[in-house]
Amino acid sequence: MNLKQLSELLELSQTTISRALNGYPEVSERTRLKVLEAAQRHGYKPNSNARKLATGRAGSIGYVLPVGRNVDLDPHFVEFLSGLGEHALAREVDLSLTPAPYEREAEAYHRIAASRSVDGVYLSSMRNDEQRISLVRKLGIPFLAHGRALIPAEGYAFLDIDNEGAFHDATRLLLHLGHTRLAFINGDTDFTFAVHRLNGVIRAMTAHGLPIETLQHHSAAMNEENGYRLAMALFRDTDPATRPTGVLSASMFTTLGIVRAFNQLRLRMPDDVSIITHDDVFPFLKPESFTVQLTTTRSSIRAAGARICERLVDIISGVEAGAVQEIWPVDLVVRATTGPAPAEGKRARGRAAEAAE
Amino acid sequence: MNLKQLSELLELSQTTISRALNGYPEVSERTRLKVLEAAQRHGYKPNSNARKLATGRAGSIGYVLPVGRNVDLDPHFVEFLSGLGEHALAREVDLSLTPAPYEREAEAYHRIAASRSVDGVYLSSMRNDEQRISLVRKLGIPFLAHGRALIPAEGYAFLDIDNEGAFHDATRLLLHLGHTRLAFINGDTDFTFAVHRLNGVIRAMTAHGLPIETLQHHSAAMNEENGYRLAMALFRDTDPATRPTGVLSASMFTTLGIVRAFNQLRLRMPDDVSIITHDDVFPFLKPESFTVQLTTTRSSIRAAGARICERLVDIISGVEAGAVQEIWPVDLVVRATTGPAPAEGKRARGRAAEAAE
DNA sequence: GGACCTTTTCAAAGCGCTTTGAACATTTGG
DNA sequence: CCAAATGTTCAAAGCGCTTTGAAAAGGTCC
Repeated sequence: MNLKQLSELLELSQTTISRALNGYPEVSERTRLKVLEAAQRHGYKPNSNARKLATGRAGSIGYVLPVGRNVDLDPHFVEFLSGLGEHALAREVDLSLTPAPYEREAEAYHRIAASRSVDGVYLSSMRNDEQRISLVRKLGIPFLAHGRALIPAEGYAFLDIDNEGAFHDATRLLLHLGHTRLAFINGDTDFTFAVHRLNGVIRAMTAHGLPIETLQHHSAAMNEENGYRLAMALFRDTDPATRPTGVLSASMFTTLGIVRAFNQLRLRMPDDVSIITHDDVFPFLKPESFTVQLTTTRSSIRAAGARICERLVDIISGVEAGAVQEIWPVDLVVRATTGPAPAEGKRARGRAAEAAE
Repeated sequence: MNLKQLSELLELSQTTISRALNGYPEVSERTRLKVLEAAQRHGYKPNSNARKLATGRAGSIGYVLPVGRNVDLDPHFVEFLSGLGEHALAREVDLSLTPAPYEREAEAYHRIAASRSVDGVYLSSMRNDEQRISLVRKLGIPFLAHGRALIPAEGYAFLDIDNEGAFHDATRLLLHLGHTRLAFINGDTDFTFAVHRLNGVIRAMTAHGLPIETLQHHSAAMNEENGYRLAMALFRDTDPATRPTGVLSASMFTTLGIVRAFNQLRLRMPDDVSIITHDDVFPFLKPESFTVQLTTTRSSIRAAGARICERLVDIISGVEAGAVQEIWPVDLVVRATTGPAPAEGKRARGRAAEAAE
């Protein structure tokens, strides 16, 4: 059933039917009702491709999905997607994923732009050497960034969380608790969020008069394996009098590995070591789901997804103008993995001896 | 730059250019090269909506994304998506996600069918009371199911793993190791995969002459929390002489929780309890990433995603005909969490006393 | 009742592509 | 050298919708 058939059936012009269906005012209520009822009854739905061609609007938002050997979509993405999807539903837009390997990303954006398959895109996982912003701008694709480039002055719209503030506050808490030897198991510092977090740590240490050279900083993809590996490296062979007593961790998955290392080394939280983890609020892995409940910096990545969708739709429709830069504060939620730094005396040595066996 | 402009530029008809670009034979090599070069140089890409309208093909595959309060996309989905994306790239198709709450799922498929926005869909998370197969068939949307309904005789194409065989084999291993009190922390038995798995467990027990009433079976969404909760319920207050010694777990996330419970209860793997987990091969959470490396039934959900995409594209293009039903075998990978059932004597009691303190 | 608005409907022209059927150009075979 | 066969290009007709500009219908007022 297409428009023409319906129009013949109703003995009305295609124009009138189109207008009735799309809520234009220049059609009488009586005919509108008649049309609506007939469309419903015959299950008429406009062909989306024809409509897209005629209007130039695609009714969907796009994302270039990184794929390939070295790229793993991680669970962060699925949570983000959930939020996005929820809002997309409300706004009746679809989400179109264009897979592309990292090296051919630019090509994917070119294709998107030329083919008009989506109305706008969102960018995420912003990198230090971010190319995409100027690219999509050049291509004239409306966009919204999740996260931001290192130099935020460039004047584009984004949504980000206050990574710098979050890790500043977390670090300050550790410092106030008397920790003076800190380790930071960070995400990949090719991404700006990791750089911002490091900046936050450094700012807090500097403000506290602690030389930043004392920070043990490691950068790697946020997963269990790396958490375990780096925690083992940091704690296995290290003199208990000099090893870190406070750890900052970039994600729940990283912490999963760190905790495994701690268990293996018989280090106890928070007696031997305190840890603060960033929590993106996964429904499938919660900070309460650890034997010692995790102290976290918390920000729902799902909520960010919903908001991104909302704003991107607004940007596309022109409701949101200019380069709105939205930065969400991050909660610091104190649970059980943070405590006073262990005393340097007998106790620490005792534990160390135990761990060595 | 559109086709008309390009044709004027080259002083060729739109027909010729279209054919040159789409690789039709009735165009001379010389003109084809000329056209290709000019298209490249001016960055011409056909408008995808116009092409879709003209051909009736959408160049994308669809998925109805479940959203809403009670629905969480879980990490399984993101891995599946990675695989799908990889193959989608190779075949140059996009992936279109239509969000819909569970109650309005049917409506979403109707919209997809009427609007012709995708060429085919895949269905996943098949339920016992599966409605979608007959629906999409009625609507005439080409489809491929990931998983299968309870009665597989209905004659539709699917890809599934041998859940029944996997859990049969896992159970048989436990039985051969002397375990006689088994627990199965299953996924939600509203889904068929969980039913198939339960069938596998039952078949193995029956074959071994163990009454199935002795199986402690629990069904819940596969996450850390439920794993922990159910393991605590199973093991906390139970007489060590009667509590389970062998556990089957539906996912890595479930096992994360089970292991937490075991740690808390001071139960040791495999001395006090053996456990076999289904592993979907997540790059971010591996069976080796447990203090005691997990024995697993293994099947890559990512590979399934890639294969689904491949076959769906074939189905759409007519290369794959008929109702091909593909079932993948599942590996049983023995690592360190499986061992002989503990003897009923002194040792088990000793441990129990310890756990009780 | 006719002039003048306002409301409602319509025919037709796109949107940018693919594809059909015909025309023109070039080879080939006898 | 001409007819047939083959190779190459083209004009025009869709695909199914939206939207413009004009026409028809219905009200209002003096």
